[in-house]
Amino acid sequence: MATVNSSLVAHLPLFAGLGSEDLAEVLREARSTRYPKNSAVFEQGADATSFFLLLHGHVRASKTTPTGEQIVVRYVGPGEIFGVAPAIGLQHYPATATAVDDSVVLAWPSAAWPRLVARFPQLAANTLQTVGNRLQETHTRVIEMSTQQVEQRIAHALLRLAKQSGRKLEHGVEIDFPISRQDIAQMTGTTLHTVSRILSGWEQAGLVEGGRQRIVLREPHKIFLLAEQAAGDNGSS
Amino acid sequence: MATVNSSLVAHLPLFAGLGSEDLAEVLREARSTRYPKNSAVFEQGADATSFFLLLHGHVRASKTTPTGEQIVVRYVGPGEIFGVAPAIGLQHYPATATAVDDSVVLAWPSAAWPRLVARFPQLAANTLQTVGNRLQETHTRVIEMSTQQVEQRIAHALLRLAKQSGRKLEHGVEIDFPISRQDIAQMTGTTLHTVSRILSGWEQAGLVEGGRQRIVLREPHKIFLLAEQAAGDNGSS
DNA sequence: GCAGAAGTTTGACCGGGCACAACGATTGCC
DNA sequence: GGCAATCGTTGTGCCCGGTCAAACTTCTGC
Repeated sequence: MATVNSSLVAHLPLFAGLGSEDLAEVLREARSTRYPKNSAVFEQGADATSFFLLLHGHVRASKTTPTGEQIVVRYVGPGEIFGVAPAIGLQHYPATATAVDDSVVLAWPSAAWPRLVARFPQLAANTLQTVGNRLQETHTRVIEMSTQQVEQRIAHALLRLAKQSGRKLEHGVEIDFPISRQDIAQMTGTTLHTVSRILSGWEQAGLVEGGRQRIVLREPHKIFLLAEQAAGDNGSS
Repeated sequence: MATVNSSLVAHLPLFAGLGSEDLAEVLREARSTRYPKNSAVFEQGADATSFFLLLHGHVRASKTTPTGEQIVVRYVGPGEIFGVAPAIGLQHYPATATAVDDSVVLAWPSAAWPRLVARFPQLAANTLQTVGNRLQETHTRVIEMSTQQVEQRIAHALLRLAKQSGRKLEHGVEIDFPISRQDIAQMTGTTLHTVSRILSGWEQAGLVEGGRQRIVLREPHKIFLLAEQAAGDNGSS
């Protein structure tokens, strides 16, 4: 573990409103750890011993139901907090966090949370904003699942991933971490099979370019139009 | 508007950890208002001028999509906060709040939030817990919509409503505010027609007892079994 | 008490997407 | 470099649940 360079994280929303002295004090309680690709940061149901800030890489948060189905809750990008169970009063992590790329995280012990909040109330307010935003996003997802066709949900999911973690290429935008059709199915509430079919269709139409655990959006704008199309509307008016 | 009796709200999660002096100071900034049945507390998209605590009655939070579909985000019961947009940094309410029964709410002006949080950091921590719990609930809802059949989703929704706002009768539990099939459809991501069909089936089996905007769960345990059944499992093993 | 509105029920139809299944492609391991 | 495991593609049949349509029931206001 090394001391984290304050300047790298000072601009993050989590630390908004904190002075550099304060920030240093907060960082002093954290340890950074490296998680290799495909390793678990924590498992669903385990004691919530820490909360985290992702410095580098990508982490997938997923939940498994009692009957064995899995769904992807979200992909966490650099600069985002995750595993905030301690802050919202949970004893156990409600989901599993897996590094999908080699990743580096900062971890604070759970016991530090009450102390930090007492000393720097801004931390609670900032975390509240983040959690509130995620609640909004999740509501959006519920709405999509209630009212949209599978094709539109996949379009939305890809656009969100591209926006959050897209890498610009000469001929499109690439999702810059490994993601399988199965993962997309678990994000959009459908099956691997349907995702595969739809992406194949899009590939033939030149909208995307696929590959194993790899997706490039060649025509983001056309995908956006697909996403906004009302169900049953074929767009040719 | 009258001064609120502190003892009535002192036990609420929102005020956990506050002394009675503190509580009085917080309450001094709020005004209570009565909203008759079917009136709107605020509309989706409107300026977020206040945040609220429900003292009495029931409020439905719903969202309308650009294409006109509506979904019910949640039902708010007495003692719960709602319309917390100001606390999570939103300028506008992301949903519409409608009193489904004659209701009484406490409202704080948005501008009071930063001041209150600075003075009583516990408020932010408490709100964070509430919002975090709602995020968990919403994730659960996403999982249900991804993995369960309509019948099971309706069963879960009714059980949740009964738990949150059930009134015990001699022969079952009644949801103690007016709720239509349409509302249930909008909570579970299905159509009014399907809800009606399923409830009719349950009524014939003696599981529930219906009526206009009224539902009594006569056999909560059997409904629970339905809810937990895996898709395709007919329960007769 | 009556008219209109709002909410509910039921039937017929049918299409999207899931289950099942088999094959093809890529990767990592030894 | 060969092999096994994983990941992805594609085809077929079927059923859940959505759409369309229409009648019925319960409430509300005059």
